[in-house]
Amino acid sequence: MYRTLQQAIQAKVREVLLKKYAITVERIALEQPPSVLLGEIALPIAFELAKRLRKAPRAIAQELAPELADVEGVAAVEIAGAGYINVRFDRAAMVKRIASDEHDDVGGDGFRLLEHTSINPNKAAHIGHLRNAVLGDTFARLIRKDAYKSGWSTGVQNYIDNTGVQVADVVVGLVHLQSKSLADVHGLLLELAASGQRIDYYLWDLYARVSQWYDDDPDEKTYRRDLRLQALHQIEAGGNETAQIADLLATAVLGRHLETMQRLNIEYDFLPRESEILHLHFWDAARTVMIERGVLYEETRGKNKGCWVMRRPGAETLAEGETDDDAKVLVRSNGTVTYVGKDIAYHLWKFGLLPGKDFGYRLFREYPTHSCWISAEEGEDPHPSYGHASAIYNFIDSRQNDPQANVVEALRGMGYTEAADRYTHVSYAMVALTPRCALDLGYQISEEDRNKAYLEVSGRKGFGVKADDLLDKLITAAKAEVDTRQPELPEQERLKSATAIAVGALRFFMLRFTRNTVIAFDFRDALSFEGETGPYVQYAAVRASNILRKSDTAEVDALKAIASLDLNRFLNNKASETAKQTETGPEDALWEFWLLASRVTAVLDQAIHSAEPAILSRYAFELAQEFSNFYHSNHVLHEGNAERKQLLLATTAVARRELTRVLDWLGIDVPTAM
RNA sequence: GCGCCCGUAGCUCAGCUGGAUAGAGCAACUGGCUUCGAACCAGUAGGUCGGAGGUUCGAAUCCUUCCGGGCGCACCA
Repeated sequence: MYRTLQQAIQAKVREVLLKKYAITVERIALEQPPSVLLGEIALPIAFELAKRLRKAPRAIAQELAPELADVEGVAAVEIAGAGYINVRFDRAAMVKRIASDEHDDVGGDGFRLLEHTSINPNKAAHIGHLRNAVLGDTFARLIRKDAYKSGWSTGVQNYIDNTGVQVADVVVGLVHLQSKSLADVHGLLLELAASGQRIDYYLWDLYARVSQWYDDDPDEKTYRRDLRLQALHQIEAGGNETAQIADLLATAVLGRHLETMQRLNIEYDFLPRESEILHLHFWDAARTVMIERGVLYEETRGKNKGCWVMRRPGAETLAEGETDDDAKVLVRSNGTVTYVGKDIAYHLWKFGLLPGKDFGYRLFREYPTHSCWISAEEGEDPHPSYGHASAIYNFIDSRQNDPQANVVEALRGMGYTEAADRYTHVSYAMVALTPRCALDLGYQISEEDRNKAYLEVSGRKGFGVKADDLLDKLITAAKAEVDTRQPELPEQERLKSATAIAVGALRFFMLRFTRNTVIAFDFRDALSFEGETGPYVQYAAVRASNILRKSDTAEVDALKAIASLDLNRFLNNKASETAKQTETGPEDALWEFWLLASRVTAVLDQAIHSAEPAILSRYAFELAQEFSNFYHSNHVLHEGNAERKQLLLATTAVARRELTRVLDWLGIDVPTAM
């Protein structure tokens, strides 16, 4: 609703500037005044125009202000300070419009393809992967269609590098360290399943062991590295026992990753795998296009002689006969394709720019409300298709900035500028461990590391906190709280609440930091349920529900009830007219809460445009904080004035509505009791 | 060496396209449960926004430079 007014005012200002001064202004900045006593929207436009119009800011403001008064919902416009134009809303009218959930739509045309999670399927997911998945999943919730918005048509995929060196490493571990055959690996999987153990945990340790084993004997180093390379080649080629072992493991681990993510309310639509990119020859098609379009060329001289290369972004133009030794190699001199080469082919497919190529699709997993497909050489029919995106969002950590830039550069070089512009690398900083946390977990760390602010998590070293372990720990902690607070609830209900609280705490923790802040992970902060946390927000929503329940009023009815009331005296609506007041009273506080609640669409819009879910999590916290304040200073059920009581109930209802809505976008459920 | 990111209260972080008195949480201190549940609320204390220049009516925000920290810069994947 706030956004509706913002846009109406911007449109009006634009119209008036054109009419009065015959000028246009790119962007009309709007602010929120420091206090509601000054109004709801402030325009600093007069300062900006002062030089251009050769007039004093205040004089310009005086000419513009009267013109804005007839925008619907505006009660008064006045000039403050040296030339601010402050707009005051008709509080009573606005509250009614907010109650009826009037708002601008958010959404648009075109198919948006998101990619997140993408964990190498050779070990358990850790907290670094969680940040990725939670960011990606939350963004998907922000942009897809739901009861509140039209959104965009959206697909979520999780790319699986099932033929990479990481998978080769665990295969080497099983085959060469443990002398296991394909049949033995089958047996191992059954054994683990029977004893309730997790294959991803098993491989977590094995992966760390193999990584160390490669280098721990100088005489064997070359031989062992060679085993790894052989395994990698066999896996890439397919159709042999090594590849079958790899596939068995990767699929089993993938299944575990999906289970872990589902615990956090994270689901996928499609799982494209590198094996299909190789076997369906995506690269061949991409190579043809890239050569045709002059992006890919064979280097005949210099250090990259015999390779097929492309220029890097920002590379300077070459003089006649000059060689670019800094060019990015896409095909090695031995004819094999590099990672970036495959990635370019894959991204051409995403945009539907790879002629005649698509994955085969097989059903992989059923979620309660939709299905998840996986790539296959030969698919089933009918099936969905996820290429042909008009915009893509890749959730990949900031260490991949350069490779990602190469892919965009390739698209641009091929002349696909629109695709390049609609390619968003949503980059974020890593999750690291504080040295104290590492010590608590029993890791040995050097004196030097002990003094660092944080230590990088590493799957290869087996250094990190596993996602499931953290979630288990959170559930245990939440359960203990629920058990003491809600002893009368049945065990199953308590566990359900505890789970919702744990997920809320974890998702909120991953979302409260802006993307380029390194999260220095610490159990004390992550396990906290107080202050700026998910449970705090959930608690506010639960309290709102309880108040409505005790008053025997449904949310919708509470909101409908105020439609016919005269709200002026309860909202200090006279403040809409004058600037006489110097101190805020309880009526202003009430209005302030409604105003905050009315900003959802504006906040959502901002979070989408900057691909920054932290904006929304912060807003959720603010809402919860203001509502907590509200129910402490207003005893809703004991309110003596019947009409004011209805307004207080409506306030509670709007709090519940918005908190639930925003928490849902954050992927967090509201427990029935906590 | 080159590129990207970060430096804001004791600690962890917000601060949207430059705008009115720089905000939260945690920790500390004070007060509040016979009240719609205290996973809460109110209050106190705490900051030369890394340093120095510059642009601007106006800078935590933009530019330059320096200092400190992190991450990337393979025919690895």
